[in-house]
Amino acid sequence: MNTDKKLQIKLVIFTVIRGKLKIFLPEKVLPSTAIVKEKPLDKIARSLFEATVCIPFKDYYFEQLYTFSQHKEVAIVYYLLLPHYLIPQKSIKAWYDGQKLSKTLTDFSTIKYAIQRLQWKIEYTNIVYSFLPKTFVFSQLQTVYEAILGKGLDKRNFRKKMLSLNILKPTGRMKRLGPSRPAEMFSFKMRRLTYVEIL
Amino acid sequence: MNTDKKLQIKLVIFTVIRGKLKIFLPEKVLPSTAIVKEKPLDKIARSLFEATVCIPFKDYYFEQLYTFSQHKEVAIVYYLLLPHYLIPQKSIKAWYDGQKLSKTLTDFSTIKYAIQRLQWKIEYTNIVYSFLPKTFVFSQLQTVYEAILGKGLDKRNFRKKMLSLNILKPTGRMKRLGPSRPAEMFSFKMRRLTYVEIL
DNA sequence: GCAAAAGTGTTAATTCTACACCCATGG
DNA sequence: CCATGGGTGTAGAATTAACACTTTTGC
Repeated sequence: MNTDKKLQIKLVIFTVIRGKLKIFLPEKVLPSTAIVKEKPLDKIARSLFEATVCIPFKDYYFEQLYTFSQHKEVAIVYYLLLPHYLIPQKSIKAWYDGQKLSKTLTDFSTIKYAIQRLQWKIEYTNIVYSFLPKTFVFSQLQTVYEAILGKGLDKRNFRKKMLSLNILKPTGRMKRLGPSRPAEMFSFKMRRLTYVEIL
Repeated sequence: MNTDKKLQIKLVIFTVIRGKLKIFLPEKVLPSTAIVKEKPLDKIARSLFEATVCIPFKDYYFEQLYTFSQHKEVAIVYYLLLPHYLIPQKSIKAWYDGQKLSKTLTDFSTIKYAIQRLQWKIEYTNIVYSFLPKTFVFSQLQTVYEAILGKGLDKRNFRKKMLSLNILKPTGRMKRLGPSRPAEMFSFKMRRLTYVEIL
């Protein structure tokens, strides 16, 4: 007889759309799948991502959140960051506002914890690269931070802080978003997890 | 046929003995046990603690570290903090210096990560209460911090910082450790996880 | 010339760091 | 009176927070 618990993988998938942090909840629950022997957990998580979001996995940031155990089940939860422009239009209704989640959702506390971890992590790493295209302007970057933190930030202090972290590089190219002055485009020096340097 | 992976719990048990951070490695590996259905993971972890350290579990700080997966196994690792004065004398040889671990240990990288998590956590919580008796003097508290961080701290700055965090309360009682001036005894306001207040 | 977003500097408050001497006690 | 660890303050540096106006562009 099998004395093991039922093992599953769940995913909290984040994106930022029009200044709002969004979470992927098809059928109002986090995507999940059973764990199969012989396959590494992160491979299973990637397959689950591709199967539910319907796009190939690339270099989005991706890490284990926590392992929850209830009754006879164990759920190993990962969270993943996705840039909004890759989301298939037909799934757009499955993305829920992270700041307005109903407390009655099955995965409410898991999602809340994932948001908190994300809020911590953007303070001392470059992971927001996963929400942004290769090049972007400061207002786009700031919008991502504000969406995740759920509050507005001072434009001047934000720019100074970001530049001092030494994780961005200017591209020299300019971009216009609206009917206004063009903005300088930046990119991340690294598009993989980098911890902010402490002097 | 069973398609699940083999599930186990592991424990990284910390203590501080004579100014050194120590890890419990009987047989040079982390204590571990198979997971049994119907029992919550934290209960299993407590039983494993009691069975290997041979003392009852109390209010020591205890949290999940990470879930590692290799081959056909999944190990859910917890870490736990224990005050040195509860350690049975006969197990004393099983406690290894955290700053001098052999890189060839089976669980080396797991332990390294646990130390890092512990180092982070003492900066913004009161968890070191788990290493200390109910009342203690400042030099004891500082010794614990220094052991965990692996470096010396300035006595004056340390005291100022700790008092400003508002997690300690003076007891009014004094204590002598050596042939010197008595020291004031303090205790933690809370002996459970408390996050440091941000103003 | 107007609307819209980009870009920029200073000041005050706070926090952090480095650092050295006197105090209370027991023997 | 000596050895031992307890206890204390200050000044400079660095970091953070608050705050408003000018620039560039398209229309």
